[in-house]
Amino acid sequence: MASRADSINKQRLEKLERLREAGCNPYPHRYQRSHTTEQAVALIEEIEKNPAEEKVIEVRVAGRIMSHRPMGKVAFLDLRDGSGKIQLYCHRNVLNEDGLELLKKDLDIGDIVGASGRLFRTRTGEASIEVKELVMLAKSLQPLPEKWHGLSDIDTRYRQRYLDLIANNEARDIFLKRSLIITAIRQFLNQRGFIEVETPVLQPSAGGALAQPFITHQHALGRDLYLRIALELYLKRLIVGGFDRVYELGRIFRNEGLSTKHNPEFTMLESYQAYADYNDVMRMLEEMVCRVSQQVLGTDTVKFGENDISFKPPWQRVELRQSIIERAGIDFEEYPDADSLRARMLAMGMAVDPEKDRGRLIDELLSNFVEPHLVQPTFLLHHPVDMSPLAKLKPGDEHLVERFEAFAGGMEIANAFTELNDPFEQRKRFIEQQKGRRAEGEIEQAIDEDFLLALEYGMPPTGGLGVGIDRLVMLLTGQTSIRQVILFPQLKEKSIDKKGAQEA
RNA sequence: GGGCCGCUAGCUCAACUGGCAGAGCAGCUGACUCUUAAUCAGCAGGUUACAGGUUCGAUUCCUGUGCGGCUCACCA
Repeated sequence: MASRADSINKQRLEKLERLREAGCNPYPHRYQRSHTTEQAVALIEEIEKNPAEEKVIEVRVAGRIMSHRPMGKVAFLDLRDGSGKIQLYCHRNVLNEDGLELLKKDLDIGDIVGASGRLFRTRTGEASIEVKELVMLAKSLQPLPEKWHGLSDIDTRYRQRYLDLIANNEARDIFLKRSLIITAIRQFLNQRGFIEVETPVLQPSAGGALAQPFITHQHALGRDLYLRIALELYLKRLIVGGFDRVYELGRIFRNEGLSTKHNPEFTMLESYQAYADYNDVMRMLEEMVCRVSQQVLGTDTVKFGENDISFKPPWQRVELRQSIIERAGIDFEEYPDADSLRARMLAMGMAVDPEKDRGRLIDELLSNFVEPHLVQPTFLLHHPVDMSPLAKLKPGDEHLVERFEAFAGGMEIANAFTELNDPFEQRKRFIEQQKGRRAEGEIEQAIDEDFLLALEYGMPPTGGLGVGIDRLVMLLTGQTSIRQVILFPQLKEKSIDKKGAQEA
């Protein structure tokens, strides 16, 4: 407790006290504004277009003081709200007494204030308000980051994201775009007759993907539950239920490593479309990403690192097998089991985990040799069935499935397949998968019998899709770390906090 | 979890080979009637992440810890 108050600048506390003593509430309940700063600036432009009309227009705006330039009898303040900013021109002869008092003694950069007065433009052309009344709406007790360089300490930017948003316009822009991207995706899918649904986050068994889940406990029923690692199995139940086109945009949780491309919780889009297959889904995805990019950025070409990436369809389509042959020099068809493939990889000098099954070995080849080269949007097609327990076999091929993964900027951004809807085949695949997990010493997941029961009622032929939204946002905003597109990325607890907790 | 790098005032950064810890912004006092990174004069602000060690002397060298970044491992 004491440490918290100690961190507040003494002078700011004095100002707070002085305001209270003068009968001014430093945290009043409300302030009625007439315009946002953006609207106010637009209004000035309008007045200028119609010089014949009324010239004196008064507005009430509110926001955070971002800079303060006192000049004798005059002072200039920059006021920012969520829409933009406007300059406040405070003249001793115009501003009322309370406002003058506040401006002179107790106003700090960072304070939230309300201001009212006449709109005008200064000699230098800056859109401004000649302030008559200036009131404190929320006293700021902590100094803002440096006005010119902003906040660059990455740790602080993540831990105190609000400061990042105040100080760095680029950060603000990323999250505005993130919001627009998600809105655009919803629009795209809604227009195509998809309905948005919500399925359980807490699940009795974490299915639909192969990843370590987070475990939690439900006291009321005395059972362990898992945070979902995918949306898949519940969405397919809805296809069984007769919703022919469904999607969910939701948070999923994977208890795995962190990296610039992985956060333990991240946002996934999954969609399922009855009477469609992976080819239909492929066309939909490339069109969706291109459309979203155009809608949000006004272009279908983005700069990512050193490269310009074009989302214009059609994206390149490459056989997964062929891509690994080209990049790694290995044809996995020649190695029908994990042991022989592992031996081949060891012979190449790769450090190979002896626990990995064939599917995971192939995935390792893919991510090490192929993925980094997939800068332009590319579909890799037809994965081995070993690594695709929920996908339908490719007709005429016992080993491959109708599946694609989409890559761009050297990252996997989507995964899709023609969904397996044969309940017997699905049960067989689950059992295989369980064996693999047991061999790798992972948390064993019960087979989702309820899902298999649903399939037994009959699921129509269906094309399913999963898109990593955070990675898509990375691509569209040119960010190379996933933490830069997640508002509050997961971080370790600061040792200072631990100390503080112990003292308290 | 491994490797490499970083941590100095509220913020952005300096400090040579180990020798008095410094600047800009923010803050405070004052000047200034159209500034916009306002300007000018002055003041204050530090457990150099933390704990040890070497040394006459450590921000600097060594060891450990914490946190972060990058990277490898892990990750359908």
